[in-house]
Amino acid sequence: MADYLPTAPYRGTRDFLPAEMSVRTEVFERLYEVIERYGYLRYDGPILEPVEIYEAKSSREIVEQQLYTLTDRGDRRLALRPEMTPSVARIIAGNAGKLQFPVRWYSHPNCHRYERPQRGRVREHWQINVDVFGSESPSCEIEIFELIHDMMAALRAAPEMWVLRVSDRVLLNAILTTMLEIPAEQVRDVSALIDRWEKYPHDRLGQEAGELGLTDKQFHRLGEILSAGDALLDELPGDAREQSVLMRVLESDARDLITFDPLIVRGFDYYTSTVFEVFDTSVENRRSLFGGGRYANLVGLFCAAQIPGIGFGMGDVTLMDFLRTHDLLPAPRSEVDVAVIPVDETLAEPARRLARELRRAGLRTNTPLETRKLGKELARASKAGARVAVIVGQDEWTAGTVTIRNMVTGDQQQTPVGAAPATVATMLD
RNA sequence: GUGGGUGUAGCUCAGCAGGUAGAGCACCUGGUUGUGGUCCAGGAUGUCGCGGGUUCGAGUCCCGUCACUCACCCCA
Repeated sequence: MADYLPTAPYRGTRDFLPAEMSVRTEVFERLYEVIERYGYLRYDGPILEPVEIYEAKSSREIVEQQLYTLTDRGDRRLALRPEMTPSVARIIAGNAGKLQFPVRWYSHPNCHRYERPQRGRVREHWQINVDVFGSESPSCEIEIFELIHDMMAALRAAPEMWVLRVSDRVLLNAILTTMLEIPAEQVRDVSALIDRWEKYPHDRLGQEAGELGLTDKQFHRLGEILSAGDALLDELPGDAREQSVLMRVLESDARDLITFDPLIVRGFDYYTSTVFEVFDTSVENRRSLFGGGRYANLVGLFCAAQIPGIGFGMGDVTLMDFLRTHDLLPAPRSEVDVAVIPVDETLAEPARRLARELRRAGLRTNTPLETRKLGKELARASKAGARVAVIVGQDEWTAGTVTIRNMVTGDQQQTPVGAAPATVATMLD
């Protein structure tokens, strides 16, 4: 026997059959609609980028282990984009002269990372990216947080299903360097430890803290600080409070959109101030859904200008897990609303013409490509999701009418051919 | 990269002291030559992941391998 190639998609990638695709499309169209209501415009870019744009600022993990790389025929080192932020920074930098800042942009690229697939993790995912470039105002944070609330509402997610946890690296740095007197060169490693604070048992955290050079006293104090909640904010050094964008948000009426939480760190090196993450609150899916943050100087890789920004990425895999967990997935789309069925071959042409009339009236309509018995075609129409069947029969056609069947109730009526589109449209309302 | 679990029909799975491959769903045909979803009758479909070993005999036991999956790491 011949050795056939596998039909399964490449590990960690997915085929989207029409049923799944329609669900994905429905979910993301709801999100596009909300984002555009805030005045964000959609952009896109190439899936291939020079490796260098990731080496400078993405997380160590991504660059060292997760990048899909290739060399082109001119020996240029390229990567499949693992995330969109460096690309959009490049695009902003290259077009800064003709843009009116602040710029509000969004995109929905597929991104690739060489991962070991598991729940919530694949090698190709589609990630909505929303960014504001060119403003340091806390109004950016507030707008983004409001947008997130509206996006979740558009997905029918109730407020208790998720939580928006926010921190600020300016505050975190102050905590570590001033309150705990940790040397500047260790801030990054200790931050990474805090990132894992909720996942590791206490003794393991203590052990790793020791390995990083923290004294028992420092480790104990760190634990106190991280669990202090909002009370921590009053203890922070004054200059850190002054510099922190997040403090301005917490002093505004937007503070009830978020939960201040110093455990939020995030892995990307380019975040410089506000960082945030949305978590599922259900016990079955207690994980980060998506997140983002503020970067002071990402565009600086590409030009002399200093263009600050803030943004977030929302991946389809974790989002779909969230929606499934809370039973919020929309139903797959049917093929059609109406099937026009001729009872024999001689009526195929009239049926096709009538189908065109129905489409002209805006109705999703099909008509058989092959001749089958009426019963078979009704069964197929039913399976295709048609709620109405228009049966073109010999006697009726001669009399200038067709039979319109309600596929849900089984009721039928005779209607003049010319009135069929209006009649069907009424039934589908 | 590390550790666990699972690979049998299109799908979900059963089969197990080693003895000729099964069920439900889905699919196809007919009952109904112009009426689907219910019902009845019938039908097609498997290198039992792959390779090797033990055995008279392996889906079942052993070894290897691959794939999938979950967790760790990290992250969307």
